[in-house]
Formats: sequence, C-alpha cells, structure tokens
Amino acid sequence: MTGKPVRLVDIAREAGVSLGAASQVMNGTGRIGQATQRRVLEAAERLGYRPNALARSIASGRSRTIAILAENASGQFCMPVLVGLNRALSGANLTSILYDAAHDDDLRAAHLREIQGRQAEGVVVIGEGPDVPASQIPHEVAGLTVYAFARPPGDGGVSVVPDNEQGGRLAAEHLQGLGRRTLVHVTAQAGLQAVTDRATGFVRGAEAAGSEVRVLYGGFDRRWGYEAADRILAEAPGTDAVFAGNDQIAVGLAAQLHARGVRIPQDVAIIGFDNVAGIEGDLDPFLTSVDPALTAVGTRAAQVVVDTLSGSAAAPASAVVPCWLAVGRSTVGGPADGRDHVLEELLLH
Amino acid sequence: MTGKPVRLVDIAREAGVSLGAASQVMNGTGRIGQATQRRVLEAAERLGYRPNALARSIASGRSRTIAILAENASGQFCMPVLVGLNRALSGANLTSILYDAAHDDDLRAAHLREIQGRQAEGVVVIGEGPDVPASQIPHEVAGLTVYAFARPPGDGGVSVVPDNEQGGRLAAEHLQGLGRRTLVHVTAQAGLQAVTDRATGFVRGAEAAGSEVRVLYGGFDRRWGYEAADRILAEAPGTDAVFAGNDQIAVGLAAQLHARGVRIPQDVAIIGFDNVAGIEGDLDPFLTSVDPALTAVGTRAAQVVVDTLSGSAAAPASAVVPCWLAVGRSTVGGPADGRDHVLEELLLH
DNA sequence: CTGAAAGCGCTTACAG
DNA sequence: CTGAAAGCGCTTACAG
Repeated sequence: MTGKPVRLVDIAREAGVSLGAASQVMNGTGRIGQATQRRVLEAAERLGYRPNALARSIASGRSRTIAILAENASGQFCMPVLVGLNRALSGANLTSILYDAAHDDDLRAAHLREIQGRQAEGVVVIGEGPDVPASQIPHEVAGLTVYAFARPPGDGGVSVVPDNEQGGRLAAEHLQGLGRRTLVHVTAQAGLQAVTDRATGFVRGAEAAGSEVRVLYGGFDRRWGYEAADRILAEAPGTDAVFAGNDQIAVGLAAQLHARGVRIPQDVAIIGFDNVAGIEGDLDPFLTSVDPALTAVGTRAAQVVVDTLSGSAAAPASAVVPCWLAVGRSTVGGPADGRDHVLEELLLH
Repeated sequence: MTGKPVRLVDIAREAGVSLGAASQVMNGTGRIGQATQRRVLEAAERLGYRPNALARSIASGRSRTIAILAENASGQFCMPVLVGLNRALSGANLTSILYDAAHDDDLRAAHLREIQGRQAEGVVVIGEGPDVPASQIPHEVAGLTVYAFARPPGDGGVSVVPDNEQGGRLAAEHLQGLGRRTLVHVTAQAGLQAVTDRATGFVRGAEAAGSEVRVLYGGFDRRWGYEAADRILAEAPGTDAVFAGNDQIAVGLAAQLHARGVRIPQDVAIIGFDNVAGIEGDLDPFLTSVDPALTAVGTRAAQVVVDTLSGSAAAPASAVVPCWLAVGRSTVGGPADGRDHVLEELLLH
C-alpha cells in the first residue's frame, strides 16, 4: 500500500495551470503553448503521474476495453488465438478483460452481464472452429462482436477463421513438389465445413497438377487412421502420399503403415492438419502438418475490432487467414541417424 | 448500437425513490423498507438495468479488477494456470484483465503502467516454474502481488507452486504399490529446485518402503532419455522401474528401452512428470505421469487474492499445491489388443 | 491560447 | 427508514 496516488489536479497545481489545461496536455488535444506543455509533462514525470483509466473512461465515454469471451478456454486451440488477440489489442492500447464460458450457459449469461456493466466497446468470442456454432451475443452487451475461430450463430456475424481450403491446397502443392502423384485424402465426416473445405482445396490443388485423389471419409480420431491405412494398402497399393484431415488421423495412419512395413516418407509421405506439435513448441517435428495459424487468426480479429472502433473501416467484415505448412520428417525425411523416427513420434500420447 | 443505457437515476425515478435509496437497494447496504426494495428491484428488472461498473469503481474506490500478468503466455504451462485463476477470480466477482509480457522488459513496463492506471487491486504473475525468477512488481502498481507457478523475485514474495517433492513421493508410492523394487530416477541438472524437490520426494518415498534408488542427472530433453536408457541397461540391468524428471525424458527412455527389446511396463515401468498428454486432453494416455495440478495452482492463487482483499486472511501467505498421478499404460499396462503401444505413443512429436 | 464550470454514473456519509 | 448533497478523477464544451 502506497500513499494517495497522484491525481491530475496535483499535476496542474505543480505546473501552475488549470485542470482543463493539464488534461489537454496529457491527451495531446486542444492547442496548448509549448512552454506550458513542457511544464505539465515535467510535473507529471516528476510526480510519477498515472492517469486513472476508470475516471478517464467514465468522463470520455470510451472504456478502451474489449471483452474476450472464450467458449471453452481449456480447449486445445484457444490459447494461440488468445495470445494473438491479446497482443494485438494491447498494442492498440485496448485492455482485454477475460471470460471463460466453459460451455456453461448460465456462466456465459453472467459473463455477458458483467461485460455490459464493464462498458466493453466490443467482444471477441473465441470459439471452437467452423463446425461448432458459437453463442449469440445480444446487441445490448456491446456495439461490436467478432467471432474468432468460430462459426457465428444464426444469420451473419463477423468472423475470422483459418482458410481451410487454402490449407488443403498447400498440402497438395507440397506433395506435388516432392514428386508424389498417387494421393489419398483421409478425413472425417463429409458433412463438416472444415472437412469439406480442406478436401476441396486438396483435390483442386492435386487436379491442377494432373494428379487424381481418392478421398476416404471417417472420423477425426486415430482409430480411423489405422483402418484407413489398411484400406489404402488393400485398395490403392500404389499410393505414395496421404493427406490426413487432422493430426490424430495422421498419427494413426503413420503407426499402422509403419507396422505394415511401409517406410515413411520413402514409400508414403504423410501430412496432417492442426500442427499440434507446433502448439507444443516442438522444433523438429516428425509430422508435416498444415498449421491453421491460430495466433494470426487472433491478431486479425483484433485488427477488425481496432479498425471498426477507429472508424477506419466502415463496417466490420469477416476475414479468412491463410494457413502455413510446418514441414517435418513425415514428408521430407530426416537425418539417417539410425533412430526409428516413426516410433519416436508415438510416445507422448 | 442500442439507445442510451439505463442508469440508476432512471430506476430511482421509475420506482419513485431517491438516487441514494436506489443505490443502497442495488448494493444490499443500508436499511431500506421491504416494499421500497421490491419496487426498486422490479424497476431495475423491468428496465434491464446494468450498473455501470466503472462509475461504481470510481465512486467506491474499489475496482474489483485483478491484473493477470503472464511472463510468457505462449508457454506450454501458462494456459492451465490461467484457466484456474480466471475461473476462481470470476467466481469471486473479480474481473481479470490480461497482459502478456512475452519475455519483453519494455512490454512488461508498459503493462505495469496500464495495470496501475486501471486501478487493479492486485496482480497475479503467471511465471514459468520455480527455476525461472519472475519479474518484480513495484508496490505502487498494486497493493497485492501473488506469483503463480513462479519463483518470486528477490526477497520474499507470495507464491503458489506445485508440490514437487510430494509429486516425487507419489511416483515412488505408485511403483511400490506395483511391486517394483529396483528404482532409478532419471532427471535433469542437479542445481534446479524442481529437480531437487522431485528427487528428494522420490528417494524418500522409496526408502521409506525399503527400496534403494539410483539417481542419474542430465537434462530435461529426450536425448538424455536415450542415453540414460543405455546406461541403465549397462550399469543397472535389474532395474524394474524408472521415474523420469519430466515427460520428455520419459519418452526418450521408453523409446530407447523399447528399441532394445525391453517391454514396458512388464520389464520396466516408466513414470514421467508434467502430464503433457493430460494438458492436451488425452483420455487414454500411454505415459503414467505426475500432474503438477496447474489449474489448481491458478485456483489457489486466486484464493490468496480473494482472501487477502476480503480481509479474511491477515497477510497473504505462500502455498504449495499437491500433485496427482495420471495413470497410463507405461506402469499398469493396457489391453492386449495386439497394438504396439510404445510405437503408438511416439508419433505426434 | 487558457481557465472556470458542468457533467460522466455511481457511492457514501449526514441530516432528518 | 429515507433523501439531498458532496465527492470519486477525469473530459469537454464554452467563455474569455
């Protein structure tokens, strides 16, 4: 506990000017003489003045606060979005207040009341991808709502999501570049948006280069990878590359193919999606994987907020963020150090 | 954008009482007649009144805001702490404002100014474990500072960290319970606090049961696991269980032992530390691992804050949170489904 | 170019 | 038990 914090009046008094003048100097508004400005600034510096953001907000009517509402902060994909979002918001001098609905409707409702009471100028919902509808934020809660890594509820909300189709294309181009021509895409349920987009991108990318692609639909889990591996071996033995709909499937594929004596990547190259190893900070990953650039998704969502609040964008617009490819040993191979790389990659899970 | 938000005066007018009376009803303070109370509450409900938290803070002198300052939000261990912290703070009606220093001193300094300006009643630093000194928070920034999953800087700050020693003991007891008697602890540099504590707990736990333990010091990486595996095979061939200082070492050990024909867990049981698979939400993990209960660390840190602010604790006190054991197949085995479980576990990294 | 005054939405003694 | 008034720390027209 320190003594009374210094207020703007203290600065004004110290500098020998009026409160209003001091305020204008601190905000760079109004036209104040050079000499006066310096006197005020020096006084502020000398007394260690920190403007009271609360008083400022209430007087100006601008809270400079953005609420970040995570549908489920414990989810695997929330953190990177949050990091990008918070960093960019903070860089634009906006403060983030954080809420976690944890999939609980009552909790979310309570958070929404809080957000409204805190006078947030906007809320960014961090969702769980394009196939999980995020909850609706009533217009009275905040003037602006942006859905990051989320499917906006109902009609047309503003959203920022990874470009799954371009991610699929990236995978195709990488494999083409490595000379692979007989491709299979092993993915999850055909009805999902993420599945459709990734598949579309992959197939188009491959067909543009004259390759044909067989697509196998199943689920987002490792077991489907095992099963798909055996089907590929039986039905499409000439396959030299597989693009998996996510990393779980890719791991299942790799394990099963390896167990069947298939060499990775010499016989079959494998690409996953999500870059889970990258989220964990693995620098020399086994699995080549499409990274959905979630931190960039967060950054972009912040940008939408900033542009809208500053008025530099007429109306907020949805955006799509390009994926990038995290290249690992499952496509380009690794050093011949005598280790069993497939085995090595199977142990933390 | 909605119309003008409704204010407390609007409620007072609607209910036919004075501003002060309405305020007291909303806060449950003062002694107001039942009938009046109901009139006010009904008016508030009818008009959808949301108290302006900013005005409330400035008038009452209590911001009900806690700053969460992550030394590095991108780090692998930050999220679980953040989740526990935010949830508990929110449950106590405190709002979290989030800052990420990202290991940058200038950024941290800017955040500290912001935190002070926002009138935060406390700051919780999320650090990177007991071996990375966290940065000092000047006393003028906030009345209360708590270090969560961090080593407080300099003298004696209040900290909440996992109980590494108890975690080590847990590992020993689990192995004893499985009948393992020839134990090795493969860990990192002897100088580290986390290393010392985990080793102490493990050795004491084992010795209490009459077992002896050999301790091998190296680094926190997988390569050290490989090397240690070969040393164990050469120098202590009767070993039937290994406790690794973290999951990376454990994976290295498992991979190398497996490659040498050692069966896990039949011949050698393996325990790791950190429960990385658990952070990722794996429900059927290969690796048995000590979980440092980071979410509980966050929850506990919030509790220290809440107790201190409410005055129910005279002075804030440091705390230590017990670890728990996430049991996997590397100690208790798994279903005989014909799969190569060690292989299975090596692929996502 | 500068200063005195009103106002932001609330809380909190303080009289009645 | 209730109401009128002062005050929290700032910003913003508005006169000079």
